[in-house]
Amino acid sequence: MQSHPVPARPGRPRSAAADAAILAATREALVELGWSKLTLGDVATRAGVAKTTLYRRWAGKHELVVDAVAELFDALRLPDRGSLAADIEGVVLQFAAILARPEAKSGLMAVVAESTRDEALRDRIRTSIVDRQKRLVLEGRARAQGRGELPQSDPAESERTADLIFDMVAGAVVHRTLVSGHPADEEWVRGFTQVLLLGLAGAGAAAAGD
Amino acid sequence: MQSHPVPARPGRPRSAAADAAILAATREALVELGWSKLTLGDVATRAGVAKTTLYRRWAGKHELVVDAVAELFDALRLPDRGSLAADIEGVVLQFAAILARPEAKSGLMAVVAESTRDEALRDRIRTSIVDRQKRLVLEGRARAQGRGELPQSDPAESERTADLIFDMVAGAVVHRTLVSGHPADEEWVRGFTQVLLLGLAGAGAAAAGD
DNA sequence: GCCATTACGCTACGACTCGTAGCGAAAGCG
DNA sequence: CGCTTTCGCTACGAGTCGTAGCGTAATGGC
Repeated sequence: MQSHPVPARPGRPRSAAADAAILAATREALVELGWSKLTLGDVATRAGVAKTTLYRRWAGKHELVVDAVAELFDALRLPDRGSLAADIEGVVLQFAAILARPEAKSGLMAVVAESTRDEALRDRIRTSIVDRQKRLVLEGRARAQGRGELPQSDPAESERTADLIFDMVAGAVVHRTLVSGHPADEEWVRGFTQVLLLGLAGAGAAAAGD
Repeated sequence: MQSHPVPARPGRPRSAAADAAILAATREALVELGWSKLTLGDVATRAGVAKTTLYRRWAGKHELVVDAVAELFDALRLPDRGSLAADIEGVVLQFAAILARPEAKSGLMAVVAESTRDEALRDRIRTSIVDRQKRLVLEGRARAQGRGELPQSDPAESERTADLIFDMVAGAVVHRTLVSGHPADEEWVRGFTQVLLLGLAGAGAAAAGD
């Protein structure tokens, strides 16, 4: 995350095992205590390191939790189920499964809330989580365009549409899971995917017709 | 919010002016300090009341901020612009404008994050904010069905679709504003509305054809 | 092998916030 | 006028924060 590959600086190197232990302990504490009751002292104890070690690597609670949560989303894979609808349903279900985990729920929304007043934190979230997963939208769309399920898009228009898709997918799942409080199960995902795809296909056709 | 209409109990009644002052002071503190640095002692000072007065009415930071933020969303109105697309664009733009305000951003996401571990807080959010605004979806759809812009929906299906629409609208705007960090301006809202409407119309037609 | 440099664990600390208790005074209601 | 409840104020223990200081451990350069 923030470790340089070969800094080649003198002195004792930082323990990579400590990094992993701290991040794992952070997720464990998020599950048991939630965001507001999570303290850095407690995380340090769980990880078996001193509190000062933790402060040498992360500036505070916010940055630590971003890194701890970001690792959860690296498990996302774009499945190849043969049709765009099935592919989207698959990845949305994976996303929903991750968001259903308590360490993701309580941690992610809290750092997003804090990022509204902290430019550096917002960049860290975008770099570590959002932009890294936007690949799924790009791959999925490219594959679907190859199949002819979606119209070829103007490269200039492409970027904007990808952002719109990402906002709609991530936003709807997050809102369903966290605000409405209902599970994003297969039935819901199927309905959502249908609306999204029909809308995108229609919008693409309308744009082509202009 | 939590005040009984006519409790008719003896003794000195609670000051309604204090309630209003506290909620206004809470929003002011959210703007200046954000969620994490907001303290109840500071809010009490701003409102010109004692800290103990504040604790007699709200159990803690979470409940107070929910009530303070909920008032912001009461300004939402469903415009009548003649077409469903224009109506939706209007209400989404209003929603985006409220979410762009710093007191809404930092406060809302923080209490949502906390609500993942607090059942009572989740209910309070749903009652005070979410369910109260769901009326916009219901009114808007009923009006559009009267115009013939949307197919008549099976009453059993109706509830589920309303939830889906609400999750998609609120989720996308929140994600756009808070996570992606770009404004939900007219151009974005137009594109989003187009995808949503074409998707809903298509899904309705597909359901009718089954 | 020695030394400069950095990381680590531990303890202790002041500053701050939390939420509550206790008090006397004020404001309604019958 | 009494009863009841609220209000402002002060004070308090408990808990967390982030940092400083110290001795020790682990590297790389000479």
